[in-house]
Amino acid sequence: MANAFVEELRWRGMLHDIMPGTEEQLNKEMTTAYIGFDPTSDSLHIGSLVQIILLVHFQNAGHKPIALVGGATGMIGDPSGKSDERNLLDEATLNHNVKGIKSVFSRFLDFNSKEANAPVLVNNYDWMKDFTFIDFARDVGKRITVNYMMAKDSVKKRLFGEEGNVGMSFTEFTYQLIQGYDFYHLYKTHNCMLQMGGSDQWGNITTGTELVRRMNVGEEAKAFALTCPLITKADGSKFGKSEGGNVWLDADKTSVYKFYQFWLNATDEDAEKYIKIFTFLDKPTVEDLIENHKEAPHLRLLQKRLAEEVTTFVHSKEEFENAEKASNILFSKSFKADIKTLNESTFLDVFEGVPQSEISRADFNEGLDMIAALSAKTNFLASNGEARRALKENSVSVNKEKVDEDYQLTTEDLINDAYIIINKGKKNTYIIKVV
RNA sequence: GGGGAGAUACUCAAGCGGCCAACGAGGACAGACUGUAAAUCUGUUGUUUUUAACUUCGCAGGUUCGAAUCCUGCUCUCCCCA
Repeated sequence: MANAFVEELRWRGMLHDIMPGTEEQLNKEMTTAYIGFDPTSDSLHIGSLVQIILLVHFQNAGHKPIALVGGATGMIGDPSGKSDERNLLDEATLNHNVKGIKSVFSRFLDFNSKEANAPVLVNNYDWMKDFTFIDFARDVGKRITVNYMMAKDSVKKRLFGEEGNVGMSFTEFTYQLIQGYDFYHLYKTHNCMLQMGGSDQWGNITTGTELVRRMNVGEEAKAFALTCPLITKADGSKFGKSEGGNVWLDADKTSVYKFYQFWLNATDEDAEKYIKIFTFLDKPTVEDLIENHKEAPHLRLLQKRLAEEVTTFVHSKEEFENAEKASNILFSKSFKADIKTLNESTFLDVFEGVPQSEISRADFNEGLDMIAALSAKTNFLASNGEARRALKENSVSVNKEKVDEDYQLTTEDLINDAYIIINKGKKNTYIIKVV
């Protein structure tokens, strides 16, 4: 089974670069590999989902994955892919973030497993915190030349980039050495021979393999590298954004409904790519789906399956079902009839992820105009001006019926005698609850 | 240490005394078309009690009837020379 890993990545389009000898090593024996995650926030968004899935594939192929949280590297700032110097986070924030990220991981990897290839979770702060600068300079800095470090794209871009010389602090320059040392440390303590990551990490990873080799003078040290492509969208815009915000793996930050909608809205071209990367469906199933989708694109089978698989993987079967049900109702042509089939508790379950706001019955009975309903009383939109604009643009509906600025909400509009569904455009839904 | 350039709305980027809530581009949002797709076309994109007023162009003062535009000080960034 072990040999399946690289082959699996290959057909899924998840293989960008691989160091010679890596595949042979993986075929030979159970191997340990790690991926690092930056604690720049207290949760992870779907950009990191690729790396998580990479670890899961790795484990499924019989190998041992290590998830590394960068408590130390997070204090430095990775220059890769950044055109500006990063702002440093303070220690309290970092600790908080590390905790949040750890809890996300444990949803996907079972760190308590007793299997031989059970996943491991480490924090590089644990071994970096007592490393003095002098020791680091002697033991690590001596092994790698500045010339070598300067040759990395991430560094070159900052020093001689097209946008002029933006400059780079010594701190960020050091980053690749610290990450390289992580690799060496895991090699020593966990016999970890492979580092994986996004293709923007290739430079950092190879500094690591180089360092592992040079730190082990006189013995044959084996260190390998493997990267997957950065996820892009067909139109070139940035992957993983929705309504201006990131799509998070945490229901508190991105509701399951929105998460589900994000995948459902993928373009045909993107959906074909994503279903290979973000789901664990096997090759025949995926090919079948793509085939069927091409025959009847309007049914959106591909997007539906993609959204189902990813939502179930990241959240749960139940939460997926609720999100799907909410979507079906909100986008249904027979909205009025469908909505009535729900009793109150189902209603609340199904629409849990939809932004809601409460309003007192007294206020409601006095009459509620649309400006108040959209902004003044509910804050769905940022300002009254925005509400007025939306109404002028003919983009607001109450219970799926378009309304204009003069519309007044009455008890006629209440669903289950308590709820009103307001839409701005097709895809932004809000629920007002009258209490 | 010396010399130079610069800081404008989400981003890039004009404007250099009144016609500036600020050209333009991108992004974002919406409308039409559709398949909750793409492409295309159109509109919107500081706040408010919207034919008007108010707050905004790094920060703080000043000149002027009037400043994003002029002056002074401060903070920050980049470049070049030592």
